[in-house]
Amino acid sequence: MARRSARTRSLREACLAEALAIVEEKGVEMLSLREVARRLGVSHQAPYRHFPSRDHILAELVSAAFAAFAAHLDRARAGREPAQELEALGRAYLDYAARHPLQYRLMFGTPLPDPAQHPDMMRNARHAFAVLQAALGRHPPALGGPPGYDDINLEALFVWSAIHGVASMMQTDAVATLGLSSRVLAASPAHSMARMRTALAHLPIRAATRRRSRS
Amino acid sequence: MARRSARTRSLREACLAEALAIVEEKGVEMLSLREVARRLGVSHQAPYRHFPSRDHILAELVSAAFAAFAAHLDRARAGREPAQELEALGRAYLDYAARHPLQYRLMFGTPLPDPAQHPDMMRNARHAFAVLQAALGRHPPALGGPPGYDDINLEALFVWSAIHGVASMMQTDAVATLGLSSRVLAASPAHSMARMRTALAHLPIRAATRRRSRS
DNA sequence: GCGGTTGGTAGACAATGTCTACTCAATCGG
DNA sequence: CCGATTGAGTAGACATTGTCTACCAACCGC
Repeated sequence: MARRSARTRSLREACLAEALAIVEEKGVEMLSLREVARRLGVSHQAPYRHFPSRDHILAELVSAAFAAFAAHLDRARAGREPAQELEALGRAYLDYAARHPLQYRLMFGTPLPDPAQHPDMMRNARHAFAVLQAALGRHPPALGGPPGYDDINLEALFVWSAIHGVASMMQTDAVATLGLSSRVLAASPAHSMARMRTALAHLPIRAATRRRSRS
Repeated sequence: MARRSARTRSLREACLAEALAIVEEKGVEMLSLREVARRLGVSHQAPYRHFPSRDHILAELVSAAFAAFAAHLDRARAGREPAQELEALGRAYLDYAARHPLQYRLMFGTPLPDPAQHPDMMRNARHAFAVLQAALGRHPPALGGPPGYDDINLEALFVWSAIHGVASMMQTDAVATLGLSSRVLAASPAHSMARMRTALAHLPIRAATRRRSRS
């Protein structure tokens, strides 16, 4: 009954590939182990030989997605001069989100399997963040003195949040129904990036490293 | 068999209330019409008398969530002077998202029922956006000349995206696993808002209204 | 050769959304 | 006042899903 061709390489790989395909074409919530098995021409229980539960296969998909995402960012950044690094990262981020919307939603939009039970799932999320941290550390106006860890992290969170906001907003049903002109919608990402640029260009105070910032 | 008390007011209302309760305590994906029925002590088909499908009840929840959200923003804004309006809006936004995370995810995080088939669902989303648009229109540095619709919309999208990014990021599993100090995490929203403030304080060019901005 | 492991199958179970058939009461036209 | 209609709720069924358990058939080291 089982389609042999699919098992040339271990069924495990095939399951992951097929699951990813389903996620990319129909979204996470449509991912079903039975559908995976059906597509591979194996029994509905075959995938359970390789994954203890749906969450486990999901965790691997998330992990792979973060890996691909981080690699994409890394590629975009590599070789640039510090001045253009952040710009390139931002563009690459939005580009990735726009090109793989469902994969992006998989990483940032859905309740993920408990990270505590799937320790490797987030490894490459950390890597992606590290890329951003490093780029910010090299960003000319950002710092002068010591590494100032907290400052960089605050800045990194701001940049990441803002970019994520744009990427996420553009996929939301909400914006689509606001009746905005397509001109505005198309210009919005670039505009937001411009705003972030000016925000970073005018770094006013280094709040976090000052013990008592205002009192 | 049916618990009469629940039907004092029409079962319809009761279903919506119970469904909202489920969403708020377990998340959208855990919402099941059968569970609603069970909690209300009615047969599993009773809700279908009032809602043609799960999507229809979901659409009403989304609508109600947007209404509450918009009202919250409106309340926060009311009576402020233009200079503090945006600030108050931002704070209120983040406050709402932090206090009703699952409801926030309901509005912005999940694949919603097709808006085309549930026309009223997004009405209050538009209202919330309108509040922001209006506040930006009154924001001192933002404009000088004519209404400049596109400019305001671009700015509104930027502000909304950035704030949404912060709200959404703070709920993501991703940030939790970055190993950031709780000090940074706690300071992040305020920091991001500060950055947005400087971004808006230094409005450089009005890109959208210039016919050909760069070529 | 033989016992265990490895990878796969088949059947069952409960939960869910949804369809259809039914019951029962209220209401309303005549 | 009576019978038909309709509104509201019940009950049973079906397909789909995740997951459990039992089974089977190679294969591999001893």
